[in-house]
Amino acid sequence: MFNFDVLKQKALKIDLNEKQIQILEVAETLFAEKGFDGTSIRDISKEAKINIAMISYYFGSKEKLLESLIIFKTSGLKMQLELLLEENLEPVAKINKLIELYINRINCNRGIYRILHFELSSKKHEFHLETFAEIKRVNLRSLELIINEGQAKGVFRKDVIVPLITPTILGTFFHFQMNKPFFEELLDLKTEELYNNYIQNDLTKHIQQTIKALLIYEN
Amino acid sequence: MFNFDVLKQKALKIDLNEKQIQILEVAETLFAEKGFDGTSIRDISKEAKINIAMISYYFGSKEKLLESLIIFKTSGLKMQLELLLEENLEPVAKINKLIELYINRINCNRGIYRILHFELSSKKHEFHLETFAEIKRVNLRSLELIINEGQAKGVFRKDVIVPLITPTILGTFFHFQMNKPFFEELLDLKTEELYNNYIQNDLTKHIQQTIKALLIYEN
Amino acid sequence: MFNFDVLKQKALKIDLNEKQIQILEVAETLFAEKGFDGTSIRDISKEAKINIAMISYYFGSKEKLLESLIIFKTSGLKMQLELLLEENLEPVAKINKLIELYINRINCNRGIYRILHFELSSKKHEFHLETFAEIKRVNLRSLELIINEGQAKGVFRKDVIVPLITPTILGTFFHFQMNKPFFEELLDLKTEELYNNYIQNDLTKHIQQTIKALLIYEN
Amino acid sequence: MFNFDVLKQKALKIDLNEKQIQILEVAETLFAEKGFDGTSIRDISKEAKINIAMISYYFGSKEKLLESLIIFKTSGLKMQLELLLEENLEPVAKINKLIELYINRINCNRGIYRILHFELSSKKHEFHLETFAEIKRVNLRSLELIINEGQAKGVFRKDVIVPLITPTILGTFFHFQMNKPFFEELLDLKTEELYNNYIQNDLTKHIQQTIKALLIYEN
DNA sequence: AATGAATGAGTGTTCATTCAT
DNA sequence: CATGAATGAACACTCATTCAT
Repeated sequence: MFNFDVLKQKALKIDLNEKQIQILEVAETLFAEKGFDGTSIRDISKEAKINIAMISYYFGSKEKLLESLIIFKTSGLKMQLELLLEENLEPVAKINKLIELYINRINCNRGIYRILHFELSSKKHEFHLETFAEIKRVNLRSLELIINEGQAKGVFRKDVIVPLITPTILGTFFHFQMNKPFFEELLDLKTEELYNNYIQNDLTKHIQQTIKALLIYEN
Repeated sequence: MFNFDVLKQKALKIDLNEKQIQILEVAETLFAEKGFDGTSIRDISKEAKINIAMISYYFGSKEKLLESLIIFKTSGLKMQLELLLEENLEPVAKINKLIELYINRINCNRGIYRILHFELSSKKHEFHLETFAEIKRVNLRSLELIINEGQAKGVFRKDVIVPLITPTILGTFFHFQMNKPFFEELLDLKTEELYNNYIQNDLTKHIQQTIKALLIYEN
Repeated sequence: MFNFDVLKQKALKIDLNEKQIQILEVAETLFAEKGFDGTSIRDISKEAKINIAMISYYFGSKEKLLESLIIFKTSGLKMQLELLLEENLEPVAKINKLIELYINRINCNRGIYRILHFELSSKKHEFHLETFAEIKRVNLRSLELIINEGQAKGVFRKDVIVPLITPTILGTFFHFQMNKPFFEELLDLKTEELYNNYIQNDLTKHIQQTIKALLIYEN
Repeated sequence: MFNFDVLKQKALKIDLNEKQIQILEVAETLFAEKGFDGTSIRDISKEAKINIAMISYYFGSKEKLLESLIIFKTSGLKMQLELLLEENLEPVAKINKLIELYINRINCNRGIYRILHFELSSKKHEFHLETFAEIKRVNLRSLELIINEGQAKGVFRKDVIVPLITPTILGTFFHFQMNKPFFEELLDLKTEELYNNYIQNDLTKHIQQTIKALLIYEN
């Protein structure tokens, strides 16, 4: 089994105090709402009720704040993935649980995954992409292990292209999330609760069903 | 059959001269590369080699420039969808062609769909969302028509949630696109040509297969 | 005779409007008083009663403002030097006139020479030094021509190190200028007029006498 | 003979510990390289590997740090001047030795004299100028004593303006120093050693010769 | 119809200094 | 005695937009 040491090391290095965490939480919300470029450190400092200089002081720069945010928010993921991989479940159940885990995490850590998977691809910022790529690789490898297991058991097709599964899982979810106002109206999800329920029930099931069909159905 | 008049009217209203089109083309590229907030009208005016005031002059504001861009770039889509709907094809073939059409269009009009489907959801900008929602509705209805056709012919499952198909089609593609650097390395797509070929062959097939499986496979 | 084309070209390129000149004048005064780093563009904009953004707008940056200032203020010097070189004067008279010319110019263009000869040496700023070095070379060559003339006529010693003459001329003047408060008190120069008179009479004579003695006196 | 008590008192007041001296040394270097305004206390604290608050803590403020630095670095000068004045030398030899002493000191205490004689004149900072003026007066009186001695012996002209000698001595040296890059290239002084040798030999001789000529040569 | 000039508000960052511990 | 944490003010610069011509 591959190890998650790189991310562990990164995560352990961060020793965040209360105010730093508060800043990160606010930053996550605002980045989620308005994007990275659309959010100013003034917005963050105002919302977090801290001095504007604190952000540079604590994190060095706006971009490093984002990097810290991502490391902070993804540091638990590896643990959850490790646990899942060791669980004794049928392949389909495992995949379903993986999808559930992803959606849950992303739904909780509101905006961070959006930024992680989309905004960072922009040519504008020369982020230290390796940190982010590492997270993506960890995700991919976990998925690979599960699918290989399923293939070994003869449950899953053998000709599936694993790296394209993640785009389908995450892409479907993100696309739904990003078009929240559109779907809220279309599906008549008037309250935040209804909307979240829809994600956790209908959307999750849709994605699980999609991936299951893809992995099992032979043309 | 529903009509596309709303978009037609919008599109006809725009009578764009050469310079305006040039600006829109540049804007599309830059928005795609750096996002809406990450692109300044200075960047656009410089790249398009026009006076900076021209953008406000021609389009009114940066946000209205984006609106014009979207209307301009999506104005052909309805025609293509109309033609496709009228074609005499098997349901699966029709869906496959729809997917192909989407990917082709998005791949050509590089950044516009990214913005259309993602960046606009941001709370920061109060775009006149109706324009964009209209396009999404057009897309959805086209899909609905095709799927209903397939269901009527007994080819497709009846319990599928149509509004969630689009997120899967587009989401998968976008996620792949947004993580271009990651997949370039992972899949060893060294040149732009190899990358585009991969999209038009492997990725398109993956999405087609996914949707087909979802629509046909009964649990 | 060497040519001054490089500086001429530079100078001709600048087509400054009234406001730009006003900014340059203010900048010169403030740079002279408080140094380059000690002067903020806010100070300049306030004093010049123009919007702060104008400085970046007109000149690009604070450093480019300085470069423009130097080119602007030194653009007349070459003409004066050319004319002086062509005058039919005894060597000593020519040197004396050169010294007079320098002191006059520097005294009029108050701070620019201070910056040109001192502040720019700092390691902090990576100015495009070539522009400034060119001016220094022009100065040096003019002096060389005059001294060579005097040596040819047997008036001046032959073993003088020409490049060290400029430091003595300018250095003496600058040192006096920089210690203005000290000398004002010491020499009882209570008014600006008295101070300027002292420079144009006593100090100029002192420098002329010094250089003459150096060039003529044999140990 | 006048006394140096004022400076002595000032110097005795400072009881500097190791860290304070270390800070002063670093400050001198950085002030020399980047000027007073161009150097931040962050730069100093980083370079000296001490906490940033130490500077305010030890010296009170950035300006008081400079004052301490100047007092610290000039405290030895009066001793050397006293000794020189008491030496039994011919007037010319004494002047030459004075010049040598100046150049040596300034060359060793790299940036402090530059700041002392130039940057402090700035209107920006309201330094407690008296401290610095005192040093200048000490210098001037020493020079006066030597020149008066020479005049009494009939070696030096009687109509020389003593306060203008210092500007010539120091100004020449400073101007050379400040234009280091220019002269390095011009005189082909490729290494630091060559450059320093040039100062200690050629430049020193030039200044000595200049002052001697000025003091002796009758028009 | 088209644009150079101009602007007020805003950007991320760094400044010297203070203060509780 | 010494320092990490914290801050308000200032920094140079860029923003989208307006307006007179």
